[in-house]
Amino acid sequence: MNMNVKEVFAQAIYKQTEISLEQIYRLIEVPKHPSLGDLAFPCFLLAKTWKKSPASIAEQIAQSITEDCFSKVEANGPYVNGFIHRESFTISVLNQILYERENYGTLSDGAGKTIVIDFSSPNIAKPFSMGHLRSTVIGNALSNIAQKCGYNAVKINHLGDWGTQFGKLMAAFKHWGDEDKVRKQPIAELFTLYTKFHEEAEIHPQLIDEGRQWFKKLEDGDSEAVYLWKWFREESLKEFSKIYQLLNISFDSFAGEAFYNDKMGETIEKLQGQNLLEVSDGAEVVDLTDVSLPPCLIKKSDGATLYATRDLTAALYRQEHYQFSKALYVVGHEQSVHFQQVFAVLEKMGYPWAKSMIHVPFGLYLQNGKKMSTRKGRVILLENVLQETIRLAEQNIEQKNPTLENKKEVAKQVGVGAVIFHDLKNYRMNNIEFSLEQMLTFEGETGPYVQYTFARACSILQKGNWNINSNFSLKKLATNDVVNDDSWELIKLLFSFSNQVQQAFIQLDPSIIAKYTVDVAKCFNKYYSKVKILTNNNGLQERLALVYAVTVVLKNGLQLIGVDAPKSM
RNA sequence: GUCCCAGUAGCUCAGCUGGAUAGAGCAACAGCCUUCUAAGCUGUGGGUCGGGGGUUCGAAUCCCUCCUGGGACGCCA
Repeated sequence: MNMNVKEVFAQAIYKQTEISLEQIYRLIEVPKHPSLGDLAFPCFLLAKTWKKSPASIAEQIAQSITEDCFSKVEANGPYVNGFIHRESFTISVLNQILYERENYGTLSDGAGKTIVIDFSSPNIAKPFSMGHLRSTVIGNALSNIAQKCGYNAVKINHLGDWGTQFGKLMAAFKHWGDEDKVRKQPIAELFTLYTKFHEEAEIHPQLIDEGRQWFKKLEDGDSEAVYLWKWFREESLKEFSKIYQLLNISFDSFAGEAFYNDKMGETIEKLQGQNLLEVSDGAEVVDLTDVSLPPCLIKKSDGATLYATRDLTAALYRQEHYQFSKALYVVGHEQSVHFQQVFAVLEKMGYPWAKSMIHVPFGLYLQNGKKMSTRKGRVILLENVLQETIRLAEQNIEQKNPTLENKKEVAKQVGVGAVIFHDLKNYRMNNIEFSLEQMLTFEGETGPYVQYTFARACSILQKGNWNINSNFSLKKLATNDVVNDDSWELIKLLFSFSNQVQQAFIQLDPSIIAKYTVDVAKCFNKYYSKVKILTNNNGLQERLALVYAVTVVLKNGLQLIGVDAPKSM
């Protein structure tokens, strides 16, 4: 059967009316209550031209729709309600999932196109905080989603390994640093120095100048400065890679800010060549008043470069190397102006691809309603949070499933999954008030809930001797257990997976997928509580096929948002 | 002061390209394990969708305005 029943519905209505197919398509909705059918078309719009009541129009249209993928089409007040033929649709959906498995939901929208995604990008010598978690998990999820949409996704970790902060750190190290301490606990010690610097600088403002001088030395290739920089960077990377391993996130490139050092001259020359640079208070800037933005600082009055200079250079480099059709920057909302400036400068330089640069902003983690600040040492370390959630997962396993084989691995998957899911489940622009208590919740709309549902389903498949590798396909359904109201909602949900993927990509919002997995889990748990899957031999294979389809979709969905799906827990 | 984001149940949020009685989860209370993993399921209570205007047959959803909270506004990133 034609699985695009919405298309069939729209076509049927199109034959009856003068309005365009696209408009009909837009008007078609899903009724609020399942009892009202699966698809609905409101007739208000036609009332004017037809000079009839919406209700009588609905009546007329309903009668004319006789396509056999609908078991019933009826008018309900001003709406035409379509009821999809459940059995044939169910068989089609299940067979497709059984056949496509891990490829189910894959799209080809992005075939042949490259998308570069700039995310995570922690600052060297600073601890990996909860703040970085957001960029990291959102960026990773978007990469997965883009890939599912057929794009070639290039994951770039634009490390914060250059900038005045290093000057500050060097100044601090020269004043109060202890080499042995740094070797023992690199990030913790460097961070202490960094925090001390800012405290001292409030009393002795000349420290700020000192920091700037050290950074200038670094840019000029001073050997001591370069030595310190290399050392700080190396130690930091070691610790970051532990976190990325735990989160199971990898990158295609670690070309950070320092990577563009020797390439910035060219950028500045280009800007000069196009007469875009002007001097303002000793600094060189690109004026952006014509697009209502503050000027973009390219060069400081001491000649050193800035954030924007590096981002411009990186953009040029990436376009040249990857020929991206889209470039995403998964960076906090507070940097919106910066990206508007960078994109505006690229536009002024005449690059047509400037329009395919997209800043993907997100809300911040707040602490007591305020932004966390690394400068003031007010941070929560991701590592500590993960330790807590993993420990709780361990406790849960000990209590609920003490005979589980690979306890440690599962605890890790659940603990980490809880943190990732908690971060991704809400609309990304929302601020998140940090609450360890909430991260440690494993019930309700949480990662562990979805994982648990998956594990439960897997357990049934195992007990039912479901053979994943068989080429089983459904022809017809023998019992009503796979076409009752609960399973029907489940089938429709499973069917909508690729739509959800597409939406998540269009809106660049992984929360769409996270919410979707919860919906599937909820729906399955409801079915599970009502229908005994294994106890009756009649229709067993059909019910197992449905359960298997659920595991496929849950696994694919979780994979997109970067959450593991343990088979038992 | 200017600009950006948000404001929906006690709490955390969904719904927002306009449509049928505004939905979940948590917390509270009440049920459900001799039967497929109770990290589950079922039920009860709980809402002037921040306020006020406007557009429309119809507004939580679009427009205007005000209020509240968060963030950003030149040599940090």
